[in-house]
Amino acid sequence: MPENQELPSRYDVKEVEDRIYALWEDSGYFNPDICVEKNATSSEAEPFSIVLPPPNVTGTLHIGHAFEDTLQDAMIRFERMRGKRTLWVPGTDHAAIATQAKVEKILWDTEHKSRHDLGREEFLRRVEQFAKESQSTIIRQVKRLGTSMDWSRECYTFDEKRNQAVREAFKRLYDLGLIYRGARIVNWDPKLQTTISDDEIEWREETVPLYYLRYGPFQIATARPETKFGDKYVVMHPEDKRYEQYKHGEKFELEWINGPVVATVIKDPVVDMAFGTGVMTITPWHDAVDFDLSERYKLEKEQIIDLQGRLLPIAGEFAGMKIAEARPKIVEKLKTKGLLPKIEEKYVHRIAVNSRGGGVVEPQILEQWFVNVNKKFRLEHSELDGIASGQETTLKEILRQTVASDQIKMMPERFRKTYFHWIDNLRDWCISRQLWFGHRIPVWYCKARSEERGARSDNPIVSIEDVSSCPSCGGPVEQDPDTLDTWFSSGLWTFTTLGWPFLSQLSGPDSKTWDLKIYGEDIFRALVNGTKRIETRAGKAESSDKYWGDFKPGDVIDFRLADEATDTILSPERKVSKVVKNVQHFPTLKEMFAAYSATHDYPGKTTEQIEDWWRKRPALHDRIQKYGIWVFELADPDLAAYHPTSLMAPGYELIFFWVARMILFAGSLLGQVPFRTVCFHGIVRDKQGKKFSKSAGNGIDPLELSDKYGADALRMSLIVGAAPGNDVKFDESKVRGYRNFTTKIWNASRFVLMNKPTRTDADKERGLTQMTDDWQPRSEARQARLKELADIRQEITAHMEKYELHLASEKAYHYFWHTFADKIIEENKAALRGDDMAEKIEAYYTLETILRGALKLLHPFVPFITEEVWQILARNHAEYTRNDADGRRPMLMAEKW
RNA sequence: GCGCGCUUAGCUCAGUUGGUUAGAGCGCUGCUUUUACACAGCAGGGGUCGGGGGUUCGAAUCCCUCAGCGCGCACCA
Repeated sequence: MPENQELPSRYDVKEVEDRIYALWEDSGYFNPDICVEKNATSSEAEPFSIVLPPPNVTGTLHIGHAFEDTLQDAMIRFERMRGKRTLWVPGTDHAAIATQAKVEKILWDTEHKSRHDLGREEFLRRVEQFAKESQSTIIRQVKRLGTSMDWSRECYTFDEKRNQAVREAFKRLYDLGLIYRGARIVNWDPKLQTTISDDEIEWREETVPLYYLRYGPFQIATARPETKFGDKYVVMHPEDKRYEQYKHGEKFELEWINGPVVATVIKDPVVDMAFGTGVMTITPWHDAVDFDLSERYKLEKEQIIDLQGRLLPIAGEFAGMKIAEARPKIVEKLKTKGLLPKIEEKYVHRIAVNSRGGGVVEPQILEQWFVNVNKKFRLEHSELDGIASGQETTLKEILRQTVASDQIKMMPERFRKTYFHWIDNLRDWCISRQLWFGHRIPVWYCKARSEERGARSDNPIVSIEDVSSCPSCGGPVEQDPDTLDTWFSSGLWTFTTLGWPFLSQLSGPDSKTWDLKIYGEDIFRALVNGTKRIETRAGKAESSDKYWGDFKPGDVIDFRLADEATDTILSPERKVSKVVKNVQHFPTLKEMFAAYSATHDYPGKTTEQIEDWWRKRPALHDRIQKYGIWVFELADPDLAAYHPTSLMAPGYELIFFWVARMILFAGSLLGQVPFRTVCFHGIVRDKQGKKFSKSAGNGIDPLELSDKYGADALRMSLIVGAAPGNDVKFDESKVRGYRNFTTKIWNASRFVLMNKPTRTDADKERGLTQMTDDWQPRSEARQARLKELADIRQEITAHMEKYELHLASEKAYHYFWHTFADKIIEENKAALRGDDMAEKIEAYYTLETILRGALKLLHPFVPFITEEVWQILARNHAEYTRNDADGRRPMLMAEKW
């Protein structure tokens, strides 16, 4: 076999990238457990984890995803190479409302049917089918970019485990009093027939006439006369001199649209004295501000518009009409009645539109489920800075404190301000949706009781498990028909992907529960010995190791009896893996006592002492009587190891949807932050600065670009110069530019390889043999070049640590092209062509050493080509090549940075 | 209305805590087809860093102010 193997002169992007990705997947290195197994990562290594903000199953991969994935992949690859235990969890999002709307549209377009024509069950089957197809497309696309996600841990926001988690979360928050059912004003979309959250509203400006109506002695302004039928409160500022003579609570009669009404004067500072006449009437049923006001003064509320957007009987002759139809007619009537003294034609008004492709939002008072963001509750376990375990807090406080304390770092920092401002304006979050597709609300109602009271809102049965009959009367029940806001499950994403709750994994009749029994024994023994320490046991190593993650046989762990509902077990790193659920029947303490006191020795204790110990703990007796079983809900080892995650990298438009909700749930349910750093990226825009979208027709397919120029080139073009949080203008010429760069990498590497000197036996005898890892050139100039590489590595490392990928990538780029290729190669050409074998070898080794170093620095950004070159180097240069345990060559992706 | 961001080479954008001749990609000009690479090399042109004021030995960078553009939030009926 020849000592040199040249690289082919042409770099076949598609062939190489597909082959290399398969090689990576095959190696298992995407999975940190396998990295540890194969010795690429130390089992003691610090973890670094990212949970992918999952793409919607509604669509295909777009350039924004490519951007986001590239940033994360670069970080993951960097940290993996640095030796961290690196986990990147992939997944997809069911995106309830968006997906349902999409499938409904397809259904209408292709079969001219509505979802009601199919029925709930069949419709949901169609949605799932659509989601599944879309999912596999997205995954294929994501892989094409070279993302090093651990596919063995792939999740879906609507799979069974996530459903378990959603139920669990709902129940726990309900039990804490943080979820309640109530009649409050919500955003109702008459088109999609569902509520939506405040954050899903898109405001559109409209120029409409502003009508001044005569309301008794006052003039009031409105852009929506159709809502005014029921107005019986007239509000003004308490300090408004113009209306001094009117007193709060004063009543008077006036002629109104459909006849005389009695109005009451309300004085409140919400009124802007400078606007219009400084007087307004209110419509509490269809306006959030008016609703708040009427709550404050306990005013009557009346519905004017129904859920289909039609006027109700209160509108008299206009009843049954749609708003658009009724408005001109109402205006006409007002005119003829002389109640319309003035019209201001050009008034800029903003209407609320459902941003998920819905209709014009009409606020309505409806009975819905809400998350109370202001209610105080006890946070049992807290790892949050500034909130102690057992302390009272609120969800808002958790949202604020975790970021204010810098426990969560935001990049760029300016988003903190946006975030805090959002918190200040945050109202209770309506989480129920009248959609079919989504996590079903885990609440049941007793049918008999509902009928008796004419409403099902009272006495909800909130349960993690399905409920088949009423626990009190045994009669039939019905499940709440609503589904949960998709952002509810999103908020649980960071930790449910890592294995919360453990409960669902324990219920099966398999060996997992056996471990617990063993631990129960140990716990018992510890209790008897009056210690909090438990030594885990050998003999159950395989399985206990698996489910306890950090715990190894012989590890000492802390155990604490907290209260009847919670026992806590701390791992050696003091990560909590805790808690309690009725899962597995345990022998009672008493039985254990009987069974084990005879056979096990409790050092330093006699049987009498143990019996005495037992007698002295009546509380424990109670507890055993009461429960009779011992149950542990254990944290998944992934959760203990990888949560809080290290980094979250969403687009800044998701700050409220993903980021805030994740903080809220991880804080309240785990007492942890969901991530340590959130690094926002901008939106990828086209040359004109427009967002890429299918409807705008400027769509650009990242896969097409990858096929044409290589995923490496695409990645590079997205990452260089894209400062965190800033939008990127993107066009193909940029990709072409970085394709040229990959060609440069290829050619420079080729040059190095084709100049490997062929040593004769005589050369070897003269000591001109093989280089080693600590090889150093004698030439000072070459030593300086190696030093320079080390310096660059340090600079790039520093940038990466600060998530300044745009700077790191540019530096690596510049170094490779303009230092290595342009200068260093040129400097060494003469030596390579000369006759001095020693000089030749030194020149070559210098180049190869620097090439290897540079490939490492580039690998996070252009993983394919660097890996390909590395593989060829390894194939030909045995002196550098170590093999894995299984005899395979190591990969650049798992090399030491 | 409140808040945030942007304004740097013809175009798109970097510029980390203020510190030597302000950088990159694309584009432009000239030369070069020299056995890694024309998807290239070498050489070059091009910026009073939006305007004005201030702090400083020193400002693209910090402060004030003005202008243009963009975005987020908000209870102006």
